[in-house]
Amino acid sequence: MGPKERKVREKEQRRDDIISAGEKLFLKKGFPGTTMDEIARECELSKGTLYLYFSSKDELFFTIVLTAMTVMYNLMRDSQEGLKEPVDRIRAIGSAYLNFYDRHPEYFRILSRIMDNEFDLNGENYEIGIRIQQMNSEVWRLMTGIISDGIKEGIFRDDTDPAEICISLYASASMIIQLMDHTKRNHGNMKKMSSGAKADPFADSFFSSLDFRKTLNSCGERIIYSILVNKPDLSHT
Amino acid sequence: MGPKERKVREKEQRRDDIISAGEKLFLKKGFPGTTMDEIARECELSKGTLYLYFSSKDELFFTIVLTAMTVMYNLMRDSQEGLKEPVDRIRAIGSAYLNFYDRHPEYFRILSRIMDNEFDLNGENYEIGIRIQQMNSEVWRLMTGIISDGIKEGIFRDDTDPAEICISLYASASMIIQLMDHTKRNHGNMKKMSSGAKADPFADSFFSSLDFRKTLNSCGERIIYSILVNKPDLSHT
DNA sequence: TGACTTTATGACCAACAGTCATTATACATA
DNA sequence: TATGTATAATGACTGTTGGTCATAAAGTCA
Repeated sequence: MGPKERKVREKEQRRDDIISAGEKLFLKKGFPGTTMDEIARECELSKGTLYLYFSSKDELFFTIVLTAMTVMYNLMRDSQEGLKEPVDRIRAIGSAYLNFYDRHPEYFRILSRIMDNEFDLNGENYEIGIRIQQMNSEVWRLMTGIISDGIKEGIFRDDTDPAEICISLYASASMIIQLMDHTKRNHGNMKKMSSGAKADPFADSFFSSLDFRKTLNSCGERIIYSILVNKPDLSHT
Repeated sequence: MGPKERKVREKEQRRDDIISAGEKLFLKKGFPGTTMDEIARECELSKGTLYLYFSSKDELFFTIVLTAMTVMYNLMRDSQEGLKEPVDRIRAIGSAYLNFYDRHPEYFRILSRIMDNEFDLNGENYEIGIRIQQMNSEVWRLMTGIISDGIKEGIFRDDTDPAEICISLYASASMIIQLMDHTKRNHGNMKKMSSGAKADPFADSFFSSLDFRKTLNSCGERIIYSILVNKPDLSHT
């Protein structure tokens, strides 16, 4: 491999260095809390160089969003390996989603956050925005595909809409895990802060005594057995 | 009423003026897209004066978040008037939520956004944060109360957890309306932009052909009839 | 009127995203 | 090796913005 290839590799290495530094800081300090100067210092490059590889702070951030979404998708896709029964496959998606939160809580958090469209994704950011949306569609395709298969096989009721069920499942799981995460972080803070007067007001104390993991499981089982499967099995507790 | 009272009223008037100006701009241009100088110009006060009434841009924004949440809560609460049957009451909550979106889409959008905890709510912002959380708890209390009543009356199954059902209902409705909103806004943009190349990448095109209002209704009915009511009525189409 | 309190102002500051003229490096050719 | 050229890196600089504060204005009371 000649010097041409080495240069390409070096450029890719630089890019990866910037992404790594950005990810480390964005995940720790959030988007507004991280400055481009800090990222430049972290990866030992000048700020100007950052802008040779990324057109804006937004674009760098969205590159990490894409990574997060890809990690989630891969966990979900891999969870299907060797499974045939639609019920098992849906359960596996749920487990993979919780697994994603347990292994990458920071990724989970930024994905919960990008629904808001506070970011301007025009011009330079267009490319990465499209890729994020494509990955997002892959996630939905994976989920709706399982439901469609189940309906075709006659295991799920044919009067259910796969999109509707998927939205309901994903939205419910997402909110339960978010509530769990907020509550957990809030309790952590309460311990740290002696006064206890500075809790995160968005950590919903209304559900603070809820067993979130049990609720998540129960919620999924209910939707599967009460709504999805053809002959509702009323005997499940 | 003496000059003391007049002064108090004038101060409240100033405060309301600032809130009105802030609301107008925040709802139109978003939080990062709005500057304190603009708000000051809009309400014909100096920037310094704004900081006599609000400790930070965040606090002013959260004041508007509280308004939005209160409007939503009031619509939900008022929808209960004259209703007795738990099933009707749950349906009314869903209708009120959709009504909230139809009448105040900008309020709906900022409420969808505050789940993210990108904001620092320490120090000065503590007071307003607490009030937002209290209002949030009121919403949950209203919803879980209906389910609990239904269970007590024997209309809903007693092996359901009110919290779990409410989270599922609210999360599902919230996501369906958000997808509808994104899709609608995106189509609006597509028309405006001749090139069509600058669509919002987070507007999920995967669901662009979905009839969101029908889905929202169907989703609620399914959860109510398949999960909640004591003897599942399988005859509903 | 004059002393004193409350309210309002906008020039100012620090922090930040993003730019660009300048410098450094790599490479090709003689 | 010397020289020209293309590419990559730099950091001082700019414009914008959230937030501050010394000063000024307005209101109040004796």
